[in-house]
Amino acid sequence: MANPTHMRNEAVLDAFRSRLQEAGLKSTWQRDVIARAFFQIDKHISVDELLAEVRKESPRVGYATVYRTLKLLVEHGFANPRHFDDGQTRFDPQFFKEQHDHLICVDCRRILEFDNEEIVDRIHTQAQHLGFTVTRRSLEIYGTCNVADCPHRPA
Amino acid sequence: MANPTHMRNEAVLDAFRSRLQEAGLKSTWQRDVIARAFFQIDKHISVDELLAEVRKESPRVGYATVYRTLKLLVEHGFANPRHFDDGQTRFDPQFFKEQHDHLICVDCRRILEFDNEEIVDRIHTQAQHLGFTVTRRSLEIYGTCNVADCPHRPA
DNA sequence: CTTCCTGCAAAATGTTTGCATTTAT
DNA sequence: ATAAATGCAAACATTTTGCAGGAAG
Repeated sequence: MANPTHMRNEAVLDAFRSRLQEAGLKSTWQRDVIARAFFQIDKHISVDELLAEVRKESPRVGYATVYRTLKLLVEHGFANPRHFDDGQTRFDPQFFKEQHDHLICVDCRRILEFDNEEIVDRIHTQAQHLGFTVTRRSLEIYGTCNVADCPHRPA
Repeated sequence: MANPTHMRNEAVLDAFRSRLQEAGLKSTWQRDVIARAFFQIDKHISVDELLAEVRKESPRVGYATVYRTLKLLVEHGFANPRHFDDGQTRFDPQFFKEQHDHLICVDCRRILEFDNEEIVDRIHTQAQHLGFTVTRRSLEIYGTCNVADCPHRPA
């Protein structure tokens, strides 16, 4: 499977391993399995979902390890935590530089992703204006769809 | 205390009560006390903090009532839930139309508020472009301060 | 061989729910 | 009179932690 996506994933994985070494932390097969599964999925994933994914291949991995590894990934900039007001924290991978934002339908809870350079630029400008350097952002727009295909649209 | 802030607060309170009546729900002194305290404080408040505030005046209010009332306030557009990645949900009042966003220092967890019309406009444009009408937004910028007064700045 | 990591279970935290009683309409 | 809201405690869901054994550097 030497497709581009796979190569990108291995590249971030390498970057993650390097980062661990830099920080005096250890590379373990668990961290590898978890991080690989995480980058593979490439969508807002909950801890439960990630654990399930990981256990398909390695049933002996404990959920505390998944929590701890996700925390590591977040701390080192490889994952972003998200809150979509449904009670659980979700995470998505942060590939080099790439970031996106979300629009959530309050009726059907469908989640759309978007990428708006203008907004991002202005966010950075605003932060700079307040004397800050942005490390990450969390932008969620909640709304109702105007088109007629929202399954949970009230009458 | 017939100052402008107080008048504004009583006005939203009235609006809230009307909304309850419209929805066939009841006005209780507990809801009044909780909502009044909530609008009074006017900052990202956690459930615990609000409960403490409420109990200064009315020690017999249960925390389930605070949760339920906050939920009501959110559902009817009088409060916005916020997640600053510190484990608890915070809420701030939504006075007529006014909304703001946040910048959080990842070092010292200081929270700055800002209001950037350009960003807000573009958020609405983006949502419209995807066929949505915005009901609310959640924008948090995480960053590190460039000035030297951040108490938790690492060396 | 030392330090860090894992896995499990227990604990802590934050939020929701069931139910008997009280209150608003 | 009826429907809804309260307060308490218990249930629940999610995340964190303590610790003994195991693996990595």
